[in-house]
Amino acid sequence: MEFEQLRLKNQLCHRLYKASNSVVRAYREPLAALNLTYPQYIVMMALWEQDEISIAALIENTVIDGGALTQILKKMAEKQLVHIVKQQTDKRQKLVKLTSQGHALKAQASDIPERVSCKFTGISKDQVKQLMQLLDQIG
Amino acid sequence: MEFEQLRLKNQLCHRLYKASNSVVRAYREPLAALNLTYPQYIVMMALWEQDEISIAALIENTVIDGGALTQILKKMAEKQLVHIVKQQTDKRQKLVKLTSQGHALKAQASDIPERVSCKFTGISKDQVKQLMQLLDQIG
DNA sequence: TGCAAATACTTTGCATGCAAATTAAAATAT
DNA sequence: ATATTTTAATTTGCATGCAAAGTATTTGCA
Repeated sequence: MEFEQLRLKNQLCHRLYKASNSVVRAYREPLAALNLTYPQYIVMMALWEQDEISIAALIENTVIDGGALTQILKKMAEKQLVHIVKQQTDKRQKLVKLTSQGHALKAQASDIPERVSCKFTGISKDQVKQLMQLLDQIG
Repeated sequence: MEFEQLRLKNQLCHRLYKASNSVVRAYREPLAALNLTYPQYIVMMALWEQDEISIAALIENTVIDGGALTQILKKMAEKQLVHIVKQQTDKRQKLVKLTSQGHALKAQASDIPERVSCKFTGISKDQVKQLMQLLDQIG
């Protein structure tokens, strides 16, 4: 029984697991300075792009699990980064809106992508572009 | 203020986040049939390749967090997949050994890689190979 | 030899990821 | 018009990922 297909070094999934954890870890320090966790940062990026959107839209854009997002937004609201308000036209929906503090954080976060990418010297800009295209195919 | 670098579509991290979660999700169903979670499966693959290794070695090979691994191994021991025994030569160390059931599971898992890869039709074998090389550069 | 420093793990606390059950409100069908 | 179904979120339970603190052991060094 060889089962070459079960060797760790042949698993795409394990590489993704490692790379994803590694990159999130790289964000931890710069994000901690802004009192943000990684998923919270993802939500902030989504809101900086498009503010006052429904939770469903946020789920769509961030691909964060709905149940998890509820908790994440609760904490973000406690930190005064966002307001959550009931939609009047459809009371099932809620709108997520950045507070002024939430907006202001954008400028402070602006150098984070560069600071993080500096930690990954083993890969060129072109290769990152290539990598992103391939990852999009997995979606 | 544009901050093009903060747009979600320009983030490698978000693609990794999405791809990694997506792939792990794809394993959920086939692994549930074996009563394994994804990290437990990673540990099993590591042990199928090299049995009777220390926890430190397992951490090295799987890149799973030590604290998490302790819990994972505890559950795997409860399921009779592994035995954890103290090393006599160095009592700080513990050896992880597959049980016969743990060994037997390998054959049942042998078709999982193929079944999972079938779910990802948007990417070719060559592209997967390319992707794995690029991911290794992030490590 | 004796003790500080390094190792190998475990434990704890917090923040998700995810499936499944639940709740509230709106859309549909009969 | 009312019951059924669908939709939008929340809640719950389980399993990590990770930092930080804690526990044994073993090493290394004065």
